[in-house]
Amino acid sequence: MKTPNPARRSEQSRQAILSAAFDLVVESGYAKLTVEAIAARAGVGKQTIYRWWPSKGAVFVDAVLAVTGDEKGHLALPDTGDLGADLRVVLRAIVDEYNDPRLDTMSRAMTIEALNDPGINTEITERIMGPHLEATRDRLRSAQRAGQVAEDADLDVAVELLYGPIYHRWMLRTAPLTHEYADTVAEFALRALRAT
Amino acid sequence: MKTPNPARRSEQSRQAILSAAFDLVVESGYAKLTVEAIAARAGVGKQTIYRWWPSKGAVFVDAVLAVTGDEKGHLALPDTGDLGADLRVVLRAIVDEYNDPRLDTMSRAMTIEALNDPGINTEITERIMGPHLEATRDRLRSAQRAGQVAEDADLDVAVELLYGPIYHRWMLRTAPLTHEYADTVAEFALRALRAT
DNA sequence: GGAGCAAGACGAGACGTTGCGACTCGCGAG
DNA sequence: CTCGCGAGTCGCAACGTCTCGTCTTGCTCC
Repeated sequence: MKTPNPARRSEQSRQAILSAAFDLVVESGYAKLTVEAIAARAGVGKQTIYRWWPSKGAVFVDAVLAVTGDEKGHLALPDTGDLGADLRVVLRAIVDEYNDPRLDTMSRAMTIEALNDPGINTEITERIMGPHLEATRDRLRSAQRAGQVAEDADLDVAVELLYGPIYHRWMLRTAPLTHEYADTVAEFALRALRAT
Repeated sequence: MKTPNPARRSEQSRQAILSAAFDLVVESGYAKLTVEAIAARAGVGKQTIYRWWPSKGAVFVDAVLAVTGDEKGHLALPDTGDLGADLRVVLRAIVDEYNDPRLDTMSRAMTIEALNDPGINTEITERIMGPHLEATRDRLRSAQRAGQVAEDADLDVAVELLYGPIYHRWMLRTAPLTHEYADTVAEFALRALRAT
């Protein structure tokens, strides 16, 4: 069967598979994640995995989304009116996340998967990164209206100006990610974006 | 033997292995790179590879270094006195590199390997990225002396401000990398860095 | 100083192991 | 009675170890 009937799908098995996949990555790293291990841990036949997911990476992405992604509510950045303060809060939070070994492991695994498979790449960027980037763009647009950001500033690039440096340092491990660093990046971005 | 005698190592085999590894990645992508394929292509026994390299990734990194890395001469950025123009030239060149399918493939492969193996990560960042980042820092320091960049600007972060956004967009494929984009990033960075 | 020999790196490939992904079984729920 | 399920088997590909016989290298002994 190319198309099994989703109505008959076992929700229990689905969740067991996703949480098994997630736990295995956290415990042993993504390199050691195998379909057979997921099936064994979840108490599930391998075929049940192959029936519903096209690849190991897809299972993993869904697992991450199931844990982190209650993306129903449109997320938004804080908007106190002080753009600098708001950005510092957000960048510091991101730095903290990347410093959490669990999230670090997950993020590197996702990045690898995104690099390997363009399909998963779009999946990740759209469903995980996308909303966050969009929320940031919204906050910048608000600042633009308030006259804190130049009228003609390209907000897509502005977002990358905020997250790019942090991403860069995280990926390459060229230096530790500290709150001070987050503040410096925020400061630079503010200078680059401010009107006039 | 834990430590084979390097003096007796076959230089011919070494080069055959490296160029075989490089060619295979270019032709079929990193995912399909196998030790057996390298050995077959190079006309070499598998053991000869396992004797001298700890992993497939290490072979690959060496292969890249052998091709790109005549890093003897200390490389430097153009310094015409016009920081903005120089940065635009450099960022446009980088954008062009990432748009070359061959280099794109190689870079993604390296990134994957760096994410998987911290040892290879430092290898790559130090031997490949390092000199480039350092050259950029040098150029910015020169601009700092010329009063085009604020005295107290953190140049390590400044470098990331330049490359981070491009890296971010390249990795996530959120939008195409164009010359116009390179110019915008350079413009933002200039605004962020300039004195007063 | 040249002949002979042992060490060891080499090419080739067999071997057991692991994981993939397709497949086959009853079983049991809808 | 249909069809998704857990369980497990199968062939395949690649890994990393190993064992061959070959060839190169450097040392020894006459």
